[in-house]
Amino acid sequence: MATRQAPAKEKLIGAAVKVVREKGFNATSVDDLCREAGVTKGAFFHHFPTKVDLGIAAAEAWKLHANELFGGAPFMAAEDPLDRILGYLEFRRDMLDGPIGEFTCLVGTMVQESYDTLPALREACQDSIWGHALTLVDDIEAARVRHGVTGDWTAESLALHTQGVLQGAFILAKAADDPRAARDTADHLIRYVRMLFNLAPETKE
Amino acid sequence: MATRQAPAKEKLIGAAVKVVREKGFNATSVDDLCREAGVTKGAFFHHFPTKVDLGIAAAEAWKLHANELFGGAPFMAAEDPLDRILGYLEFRRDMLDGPIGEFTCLVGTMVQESYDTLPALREACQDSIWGHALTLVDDIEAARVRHGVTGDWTAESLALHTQGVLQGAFILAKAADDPRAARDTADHLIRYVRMLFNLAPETKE
DNA sequence: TGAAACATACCAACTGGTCGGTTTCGGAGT
DNA sequence: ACTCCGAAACCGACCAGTTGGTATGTTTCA
Repeated sequence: MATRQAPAKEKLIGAAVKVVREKGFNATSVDDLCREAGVTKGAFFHHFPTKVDLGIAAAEAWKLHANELFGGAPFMAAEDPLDRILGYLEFRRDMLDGPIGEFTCLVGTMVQESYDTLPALREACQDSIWGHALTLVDDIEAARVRHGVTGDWTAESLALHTQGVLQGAFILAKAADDPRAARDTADHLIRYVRMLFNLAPETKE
Repeated sequence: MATRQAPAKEKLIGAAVKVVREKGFNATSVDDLCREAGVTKGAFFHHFPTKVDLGIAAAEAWKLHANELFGGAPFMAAEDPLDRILGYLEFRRDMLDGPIGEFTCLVGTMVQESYDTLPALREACQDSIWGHALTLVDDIEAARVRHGVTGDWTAESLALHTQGVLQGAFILAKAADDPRAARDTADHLIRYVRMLFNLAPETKE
């Protein structure tokens, strides 16, 4: 059933994810991408009509990758939806470590450069961010019911807020060339969600 | 004392602030900047050795601009430091309106593209973000004392958190090509700060 | 009058993208 | 099993436009 995917296409998408996260979309040339993927320019333009089209494909791959990574993580096995949400946020906080280019967000980077000039890429980035954020909505709703929490906010806005805070954390990490401020910001986010659900502050080990 | 500044230099900095916010640093060419500023290339390279140096100058100008704008805003006259903080955050939330290129952050945009490739620009962006964030620290400390609030967080981390959330809000606005999600995120931030200081949720009019 | 401010023509390197070609490969016919 | 075929995959030389930056001026002004 699954038609055997040509390797060059996948290698180019992988190269885009890696290099664009480091250098940004505009600063990454087609030659850079071909070199990183070990592929020629002919192969590039056989699979993608333009460089932007590779960016769009990378944004789609990024969404699939994220939903797979987090959807299959251990914390998702928790019975209480609130534990799944907090597990997700703690997982994301703990990821903020090591080389900056390895934990930051491809589509957050790309959308900064493209929102006004490359509408198709902007839309792909929105789809990627929203597509991941919305996977949290059901658990937030369920947690609200289970814990009897109301408040003047929607589950969707809280889901997007978590993504926004993480995007902001990436910027702080990039600016400082150090992930500490990013982790502090994630801690504030976790503290906020706990307070929304009337939980005591996270205990430190 | 103030040596009469040559207009070309200022015009170029102004042009950089405007165009880079729209198109990003890398996608903005020297010719773009000269055209926008109404200045020739000769003038450009007379005042700035390289394009990156203009970016750095723009980052510095941006910090001054921000601290002037917010430091002189009406909410700063409030007597209670907590009111000044909340006034600041509400002001920033209310700014999230109109064309996206007019409320987003220059240095947040630039640092995404430069953190790994242009260390001098990255540092200027950090200085700009941190330099603004730190103007909030004294009020946060004072509010903590005044309202008897402790908790497992530092004033500096909360100040940086506010900037991080705003940076994330800009990304959401750019991705959606719409500021609504950004305002929702700012509302969550305000709700968080109010909860930290044991205030009731913001009343809507 | 001398230095700083500004202008214009120019350049080598690089940009995204094209184009004519060769190689690879799954299946159809025998 | 073997050949053959057409399409898809892949190659690399090439191109016109743009890039950041330079060289050589002329103008402005204290």
